[in-house]
Amino acid sequence: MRRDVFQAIADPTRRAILTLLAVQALTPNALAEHFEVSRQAVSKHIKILNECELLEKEQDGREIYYRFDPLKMKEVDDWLQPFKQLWESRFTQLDKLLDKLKSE
Amino acid sequence: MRRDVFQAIADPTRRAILTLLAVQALTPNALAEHFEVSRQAVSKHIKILNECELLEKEQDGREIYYRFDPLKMKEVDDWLQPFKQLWESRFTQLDKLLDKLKSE
DNA sequence: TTATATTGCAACCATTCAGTTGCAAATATA
DNA sequence: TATATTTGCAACTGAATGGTTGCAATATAA
Repeated sequence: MRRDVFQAIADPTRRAILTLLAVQALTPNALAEHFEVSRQAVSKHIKILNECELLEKEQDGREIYYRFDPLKMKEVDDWLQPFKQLWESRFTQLDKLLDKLKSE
Repeated sequence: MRRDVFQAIADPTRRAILTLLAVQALTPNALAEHFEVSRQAVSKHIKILNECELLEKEQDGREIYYRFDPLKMKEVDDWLQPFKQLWESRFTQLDKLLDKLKSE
């Protein structure tokens, strides 16, 4: 079973969960109220995100608050860096312009 | 069938393909030589990446050169931005320090 | 103590996914 | 023309995925 950050953020529901938990810590029940799917489905997403170390737990009695932990997410950004240079580079845009002119 | 950039980069082989094609354009055959899996498996990855508009095609006789197109990849970076603030923020680190002190 | 609320785990199901093999179409070469 | 190369499509397979329901464990409230 693959369990890395890239696989974690591939699912749109999990991305929404991360967005919510980045704003504020929530319990699984509170979190599930934001979605159409069942509490258990949300709970399974939490489990996956937790195994990827994208969440922090904080137990408070029988309630458990989960919050977003940004550290692992940085791996995605690190991987993205070399590609980022390509879309930010003016040379790339120039290359595209030249390609366009060449094909006309 | 979901077909977005996040799902595209979830697979490690596809990430490797993108890295190779960001350096230079390659034909499916040439690309497949870099991997253990079959040419058809690589070809299916190419198909998916192409449908996500992460690749550009350039036909040259019976050969087809694929290269990386950075535009769509920016969507990942855009989604990442708000989270990036969290791991870059000094305030977050300060918060963590305060939490740590509070729990000791 | 008894009842209720919160959470996680297990079993099951339908669908998707990544891989394979085989084949057809199109282009290049002998 | 006949043969070889490059590519993409279709069919199939086993594993992973996202969802469900039911239940057990723990903590709070009556």
